[in-house]
Amino acid sequence: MPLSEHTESVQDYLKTIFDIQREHGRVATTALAERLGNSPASVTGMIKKLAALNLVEYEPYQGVVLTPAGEKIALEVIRHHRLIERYLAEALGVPWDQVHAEAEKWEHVLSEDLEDRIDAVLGYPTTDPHGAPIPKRDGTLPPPHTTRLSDLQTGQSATIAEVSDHDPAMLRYFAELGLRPGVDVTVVAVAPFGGPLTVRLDDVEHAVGREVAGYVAVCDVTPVG
Amino acid sequence: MPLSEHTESVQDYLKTIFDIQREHGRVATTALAERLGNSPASVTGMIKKLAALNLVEYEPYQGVVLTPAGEKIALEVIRHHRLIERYLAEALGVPWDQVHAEAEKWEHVLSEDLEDRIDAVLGYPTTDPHGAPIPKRDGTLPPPHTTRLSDLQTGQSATIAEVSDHDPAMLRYFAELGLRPGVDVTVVAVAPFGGPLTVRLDDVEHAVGREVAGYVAVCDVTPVG
DNA sequence: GTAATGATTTAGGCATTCCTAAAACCAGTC
DNA sequence: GACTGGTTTTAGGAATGCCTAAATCATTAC
Ligand SMILES: [Mn+2]
Ligand SMILES: [Mn+2]
Ligand SMILES: [Mn+2]
Ligand SMILES: [Mn+2]
Repeated sequence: MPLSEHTESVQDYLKTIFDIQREHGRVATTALAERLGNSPASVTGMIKKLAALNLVEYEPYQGVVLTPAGEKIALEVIRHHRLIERYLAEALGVPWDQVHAEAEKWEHVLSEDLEDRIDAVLGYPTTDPHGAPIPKRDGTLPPPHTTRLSDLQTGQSATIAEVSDHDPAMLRYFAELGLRPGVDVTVVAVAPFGGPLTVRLDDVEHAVGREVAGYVAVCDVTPVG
Repeated sequence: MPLSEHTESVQDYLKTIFDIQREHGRVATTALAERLGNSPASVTGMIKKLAALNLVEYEPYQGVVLTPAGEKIALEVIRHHRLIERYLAEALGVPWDQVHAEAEKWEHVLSEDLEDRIDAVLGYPTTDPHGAPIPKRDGTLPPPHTTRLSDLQTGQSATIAEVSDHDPAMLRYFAELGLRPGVDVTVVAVAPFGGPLTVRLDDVEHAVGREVAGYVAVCDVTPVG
């Protein structure tokens, strides 16, 4: 059964459940409600529907987990979303803080045929403009990055792997700093008491808050000096 | 008020009313129902809603006409639709018998910003792949072509202006014949009793049914020999 | 162990958009 | 001027997806 057999709402629920499940395992009603901007009561209603469709396993009061069928659809929606983001940025020059909103709508109406054409035109990309991996056609997805910029210690270097794409203002801030996937970063100093990090990007130093640094995933980290 | 203030349904109703109104003036409930694939009863219900929104003028039992506000929205939706068709064909190589279905869905979720980017990338095109004019940003739209291929007499030549885009199978047939907007056509013979026309396209002669020829609009017609 | 607290579900509604069946209307015919 | 066939509207209902308020559950604090 193709994506289009399910409503936009169902698609967004499954996608969001997948996201939360990656980070926190079993997905609680409230967490899902918060992420979707719906009331917990509404989420309970939809969850029951998803369970009836065998897209999630639901234990009342215990949250949900995706079934294989549900995960397959979630990955298809995420593939649409990230391919579209990449296409908008690359082919149409849409700024990276705007691609998310556009993809959020387009992802639900993209045909499989057009998905393939976009994939081919882009040369089969593996990540979206924010560094998030694009699921392959068969539903394969590499494991998420575990290290965040805020985890690094003074003197460590790393490569920016992925930045959170949900807050356009934060993305504009990252762009100003030159903080993009693929760019090398060095931690020059870490202020105590949860204070800011001083990082070097492109030979320029910037102070960034600890919380913001938690929204940046890194890879290829050098050992502690 | 931007497009997005109205539901997909409302957008499709207005677009369809505009189309029918161009051909037949005042739009009857049944005509609208048929075009949309809804029951007449449903159409009556929606019509009342559109009237309450001041998007159509509604006279019970007498059908509807778009108000200026309704026409403005219709033209915006049609602009989206045709720009998208053109973009899909030109930038992504989607065959011309498939662009309509894809555009039908995408048209409702296209932002004004992306609309502008697509317009610019294409070099501000004036027609879609089927020859239909693309409304300008300000809502300007040239008058429809009045002469159809089936109106021509033996010996007359003309240029293909526009073909109907609602039947993918017919579009594939046109493509086979080389019958595309911009191509010159000459009527070699017209069979009597509503029979077929023999036309020359690209120096090749084809017999086409009278009805099918009615789905082809032409311009630059030569005087009768 | 009980009591408070926060999370979750249930109950009852609302808006949207569609449907079928039945009633009402309109126009052209006799 | 009544009949009649087709058109249109009204009546009543279903599915989807959301809401608030109230009840219930589970857990943590004492
Ligand atoms: Mn979405
Ligand atoms: Mn992204
Ligand atoms: Mn549409
Ligand atoms: Mn077209």
